[in-house]
Amino acid sequence: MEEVRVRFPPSPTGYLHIGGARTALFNWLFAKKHNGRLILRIEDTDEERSTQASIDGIIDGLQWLGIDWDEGPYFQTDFAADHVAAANRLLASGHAYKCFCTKEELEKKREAAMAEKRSEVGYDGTCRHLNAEQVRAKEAQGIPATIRFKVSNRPGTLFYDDEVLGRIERTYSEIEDFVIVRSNGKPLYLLCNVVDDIRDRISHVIRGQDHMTNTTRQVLLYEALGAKLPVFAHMPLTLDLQKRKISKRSHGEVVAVQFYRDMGFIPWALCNFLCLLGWNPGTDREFFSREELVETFSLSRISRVNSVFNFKPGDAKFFTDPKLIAINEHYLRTMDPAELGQLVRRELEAENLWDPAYATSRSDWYLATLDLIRDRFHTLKDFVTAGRAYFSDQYAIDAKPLAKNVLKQPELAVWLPQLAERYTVLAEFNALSTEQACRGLADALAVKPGVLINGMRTVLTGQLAGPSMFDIVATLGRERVVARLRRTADLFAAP
RNA sequence: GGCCCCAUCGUCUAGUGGCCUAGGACAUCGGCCUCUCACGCCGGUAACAGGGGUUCGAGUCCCCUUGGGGUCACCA
Repeated sequence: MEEVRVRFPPSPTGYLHIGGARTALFNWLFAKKHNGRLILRIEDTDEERSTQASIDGIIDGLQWLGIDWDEGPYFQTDFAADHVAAANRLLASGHAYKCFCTKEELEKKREAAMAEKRSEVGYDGTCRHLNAEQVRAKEAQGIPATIRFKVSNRPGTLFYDDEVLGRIERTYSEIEDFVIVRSNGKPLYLLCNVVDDIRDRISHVIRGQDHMTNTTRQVLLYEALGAKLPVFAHMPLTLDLQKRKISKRSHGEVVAVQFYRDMGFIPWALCNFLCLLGWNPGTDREFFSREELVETFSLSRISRVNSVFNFKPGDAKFFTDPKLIAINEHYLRTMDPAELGQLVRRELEAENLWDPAYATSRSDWYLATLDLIRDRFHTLKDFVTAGRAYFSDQYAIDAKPLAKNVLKQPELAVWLPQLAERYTVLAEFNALSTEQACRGLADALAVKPGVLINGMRTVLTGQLAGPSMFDIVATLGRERVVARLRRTADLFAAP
């Protein structure tokens, strides 16, 4: 195979959403798999809607996901001269013509056609047959003109072989003469995109099925420009539960890549989830490292069916697709502790809970603690919320465990400080010795150990649930445990 | 409406004519484990859109119907 060159060409008119991220991911995977190159090209020819904030957001999002590119970012507007030159070539070779119809006239015609449910809603070809004289006359009058591509009126069909869909055919007569240059002289997407792909020597165009009608027209452009066709691969779209195309406008934050970073997702977990949306390896395998996925990926296993992003607005537990949450949890529990340590470090830093010693003298303690508590967490955020008591003495006591495990048992205000005293005199302070001391006290008081254990869990961590109690005690250390247990009475004084 | 694409559990999907009594994952339900809650493990519920063909045999091939999606801009 010749050199593989693919591209991700977002238009900077909004934030990077998961559909776009998936397209970028598939291109990245394909490039890596074939030792090819991924080109990032910002298609900013829509001056009115393109923004710098969007460009920054897209780049940040890709970087966060770990999708790196080999060339670019190129900016489409920097190549305006290429696009204009191509349009002029098309004009000169008779593949395009000037059209003097106004936008308003065309809209009126189109609306009328739509209203009457006529099939021919496309351009009617008014200016297609203007002779040189007529064109000169119109120009002399100063009437602005767009440039339209002259679609061959030969009978039959045009086709291309899609890597995922197979042969796609369309009859020439169904394709209207489309505009390639605005009346203000600025070339349009259909043309720019092809000119850039030719210049960038793109070998494979991997994009959404929403581009399929563009592709048939662009095939015409490649032909007219005398360029070799790239291989096309149209990916299925991602829809919502109502089967509608997802967009930030109608779905809000959940479809923005940024959201997942803010919610504490592991970047690769999102990638892993996204790749499973519309692609599968043909085996039962669902978790892949980067290397494994690059190795396994292939265009031919991309699904032809649109997939649904299973998100139910208003569901607190499943604030995004449950499978994505499950995949994130899986990585949270199984990933290399040191790597997890880096991710959690950022969360701790953001909360001013990071102690530089965690990277040096207390590194063992830090990683062991993460390993102890990671099992019941869902996202990276949990380390600084539910897990806050492990890193700070300023932590909230949840109302539910407070009521259930502490307030119901007023004697704990005395018992827990008593336990603290027993802990002070322990020769060895570890999970075993603290458990023995605790059960010993329970015996002496003639209460079930659970009363003491659940009470101390609440006092020590503020949480209803958590790891095995005496592992927590050992992790927190004698000083913190004793201090916290001694203050138990304070909880009863609260308003 | 025209054209194009698509159609297996709630969701993501396996399935390329016999290995399908339709498999896996998530979700859900039940059980085990247990100081809590998880994790983990075990088990259950749950799908071939409908109708015609072709064939000894169809989830798999063909046709029709239905349904869904995309697109029809001087946006990208």
